[in-house]
Amino acid sequence: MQVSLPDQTFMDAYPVLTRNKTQHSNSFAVPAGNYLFREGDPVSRLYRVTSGVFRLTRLTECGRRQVIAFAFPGDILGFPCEGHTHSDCDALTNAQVSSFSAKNLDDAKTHPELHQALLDAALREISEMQDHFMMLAKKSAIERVATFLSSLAVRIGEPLGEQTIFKIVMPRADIADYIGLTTETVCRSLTQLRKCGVIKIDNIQSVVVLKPQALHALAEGDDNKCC
Amino acid sequence: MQVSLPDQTFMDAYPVLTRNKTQHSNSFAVPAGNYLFREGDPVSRLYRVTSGVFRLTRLTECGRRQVIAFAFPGDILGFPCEGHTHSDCDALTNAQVSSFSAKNLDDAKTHPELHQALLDAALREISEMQDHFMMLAKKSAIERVATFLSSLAVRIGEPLGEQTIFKIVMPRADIADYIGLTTETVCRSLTQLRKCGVIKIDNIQSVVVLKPQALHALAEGDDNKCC
DNA sequence: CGTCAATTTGAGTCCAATCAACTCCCGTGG
DNA sequence: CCACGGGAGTTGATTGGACTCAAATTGACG
Repeated sequence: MQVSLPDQTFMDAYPVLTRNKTQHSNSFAVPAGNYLFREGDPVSRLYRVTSGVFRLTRLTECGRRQVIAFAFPGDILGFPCEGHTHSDCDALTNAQVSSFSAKNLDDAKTHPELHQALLDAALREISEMQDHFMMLAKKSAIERVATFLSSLAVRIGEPLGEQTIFKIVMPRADIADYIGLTTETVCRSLTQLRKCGVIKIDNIQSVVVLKPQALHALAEGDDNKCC
Repeated sequence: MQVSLPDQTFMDAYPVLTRNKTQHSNSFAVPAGNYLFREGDPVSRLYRVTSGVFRLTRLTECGRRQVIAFAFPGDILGFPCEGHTHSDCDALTNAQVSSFSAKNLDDAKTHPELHQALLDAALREISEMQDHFMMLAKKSAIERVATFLSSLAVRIGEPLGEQTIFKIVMPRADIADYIGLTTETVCRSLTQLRKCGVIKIDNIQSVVVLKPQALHALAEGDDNKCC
């Protein structure tokens, strides 16, 4: 959901950003479990993930939790809405971010390229969120899990011949809260995919997509394609 | 989901827009049922709804339909993602829009205020979409319908003492595809709300919210508050 | 008044949630 | 080294809420 801004775009817009530490930009570590910001915080800085994985969450008044997104290296965090963040953000793994002052964004005239880049990123994020709508509104459990794995494979997968390998660093409960299921149902769906031979799970974290085309078909709703 | 841009913002950014017809701006009617644009169209113009209601939809490869949003007067339509629209858009009622060339947006330097306004609108939309995530992922049928009615009341409701009255111009099937239910379940939930005395439905379209606080409580998940 | 589509209601089914038990994995301390 | 404990993950049995299919009703419009 958090949209990756190509390195190049950011560099173009703000060459100083990734090169050295000034009052506008610096890099720092976020240990696993630590919060980068919390819902409602005034936005004074934006962040670009350089390593590790973050989790964006919101809580309802009645205590239900929704995982909005996971953020991987390259993703931008901290987009404000009316000057404030609209979700909690904590690190799932030890992570590294570069940050820069959000004040520079107030005036489009002084940094039009950054505005353009941010607008593009926001628009792309909207488009991706619409896909997520489809999932939450219309897909079955197995389709949701297949979709999730499929997007992880695209996002962080390492090619392994025809296959793809990657690590699921987030706990099952987070996946469940992200795709609108319970942990149990996520488990069962993973098991089903495993028994179908679509994926292989070595230890809890490590996933190999054995049949990418089957996974994709399942994600798109061709239920009878397999299983 | 489509976020309203206050009149004033738009006027500031583009005084010419709402005042007369130039090559950059003009106003025209869209009869009910007509498409304003379709998914994948290259974005050459943006639109601001001045009257009527629009429907934004997407179709999956397997034919399932998702209603992304409804757009009311004041909302901006046609936000591009990488130069193209990412949904179909048609008019639910006879409608009127003002349009202007999207080319003017390519360069933030020449129209920084408009960029700022669009960025703000996009960020606000992201925030609202996150709320919709919560609904689609976590809420029960009655909560979804209550949430939908509640937001309609805020968006287009006319105060009537303590109560609120408004018209549901979209068919039940569209509501269902918007909040992730079936038409039958939407009906049943409406009936339940009616029997509880939370709302009143005169003819199919006209709704009166008799107990706004109860509706809001239901929307937020206080299921035992009523019914 | 008749037709047709949209809406509403009803009956039965199914999928995912719930509740509960069990395993696995790690880290800790005896 | 092994026993222990605890949390995360997995599996099982049951329940419940929304879907499906079907029928009845309403309402809009010629």
